[in-house]
Amino acid sequence: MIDIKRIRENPNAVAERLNSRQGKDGHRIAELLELDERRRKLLSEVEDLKALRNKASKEIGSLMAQGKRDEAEARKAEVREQGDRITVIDAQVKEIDGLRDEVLLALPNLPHESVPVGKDEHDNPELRQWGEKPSFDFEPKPHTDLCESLGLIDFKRGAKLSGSGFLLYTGMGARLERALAQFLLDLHTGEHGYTEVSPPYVVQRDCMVGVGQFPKFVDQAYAVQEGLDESTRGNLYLIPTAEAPVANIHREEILREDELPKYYCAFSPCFRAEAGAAGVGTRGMIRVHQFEKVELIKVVKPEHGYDELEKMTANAEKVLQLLGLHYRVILLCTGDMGFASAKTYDIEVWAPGQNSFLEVSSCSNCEDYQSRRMNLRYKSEAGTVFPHLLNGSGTALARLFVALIETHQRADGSIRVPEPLRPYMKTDVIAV
RNA sequence: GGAGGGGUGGCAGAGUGGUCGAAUGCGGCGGUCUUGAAAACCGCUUUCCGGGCAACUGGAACGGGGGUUCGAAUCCCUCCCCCUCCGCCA
Repeated sequence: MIDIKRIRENPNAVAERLNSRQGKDGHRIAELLELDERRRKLLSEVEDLKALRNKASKEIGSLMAQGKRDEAEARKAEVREQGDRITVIDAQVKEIDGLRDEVLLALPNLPHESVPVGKDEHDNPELRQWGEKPSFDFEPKPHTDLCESLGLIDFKRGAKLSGSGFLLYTGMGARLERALAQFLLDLHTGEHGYTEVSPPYVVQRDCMVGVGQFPKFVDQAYAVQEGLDESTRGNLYLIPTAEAPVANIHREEILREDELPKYYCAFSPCFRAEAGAAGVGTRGMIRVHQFEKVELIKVVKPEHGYDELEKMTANAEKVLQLLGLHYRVILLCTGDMGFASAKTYDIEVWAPGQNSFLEVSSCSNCEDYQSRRMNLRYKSEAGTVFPHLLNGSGTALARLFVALIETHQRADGSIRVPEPLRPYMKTDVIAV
């Protein structure tokens, strides 16, 4: 969340920055300032009363010790009235705290100054491309055809089992998915210095709030419940990304400065309800309710946040380079950024069968927005500091799968397995 | 799921209604001593929120929440987590 002190000090600048985002939440700043002022006024009043009460209580204590019962009783009656007022004001402060936090948690992060102001995805500048669109001397097939003919995915039965948007990988398809996961984990742990973690696939509400998924995007999550006991529903949620558990690993902790930076890398399935997205580009495996992903997470000092973002993006790009896939890197404008992010690069891979680019990675620096939400800090000479939290896909597997088979398909309908994947696939070709 | 035990500062571990934010030990930081180091000795060593330019000052926090009381780490209720034993199970 945004630091309330920052809002206090620069309300207009914050409001303006908020208004550059799609939510246009700038108008809520005035509301926040008003709550903040009321809160502080009540606080100083109630704290003065508490100071008096603390003093009186000590006096009563010593009167009792001296055996002056009557005096003590008289004093008690006096203080009791004050106590009632304290109870009332405490309740008011608590209520205002609740209102304030509600607003604060509903506000997205402020875009970094290097992020261009824009309305939507059409305003995202393209930063670079790598490689070239592959050329074919035949009509490249879409992945749906390839999956069907090579028996990689059984779309029909996937839908039979779990409904539309769920995939049943079969044979070499299942192996390719597993090979990709292992290749990515080995790359990031072996070459890029990340520590592998294998997190729970369900998390508590607090974790979802911590990364900024909740409260705003509850409708995008799958809530689980124990059997038919509805009272347990919403205690746990299926993770929409490994970011939810992994970024929260150190929530509520104070780390030592020399523990930073921390690099984590996690493979996990991701579950997304995709409410409201039905029918929009849902064919095949491009938008599904469950997909696998290798996620990268960094906890770093604020002064390194943006260097680390560049490095993380390069780590994700490396994946596509090694697999020989053409891609481009895009900088998201203010109007297209994710809720918690201050700056985001999207990496889009070319999918010849779709004749379009597919987003396979989104690398973001959330600055201290998430660390504040989860109360993650580290101790430095200067005091306790909220670190920057970064997350990036390294990468999503379903779409990588699509780009891979569409790019490396051959005229005879087979797929060439790129060199780095061969040890995992134990073959250099996927054929009928 | 059943029975019992327990959650206190970085760690260990006292404290069962009144200067307890918390004894003591370990660890850590600074100092004395020493050519240097060790040992010994002395001091310091949590976090959050207000007020103040600041020195400083007020409040809050002993797993979470609620209650009793002038006053709660201490008493009561409730939830969570951990440990031991039994049952069940991958």
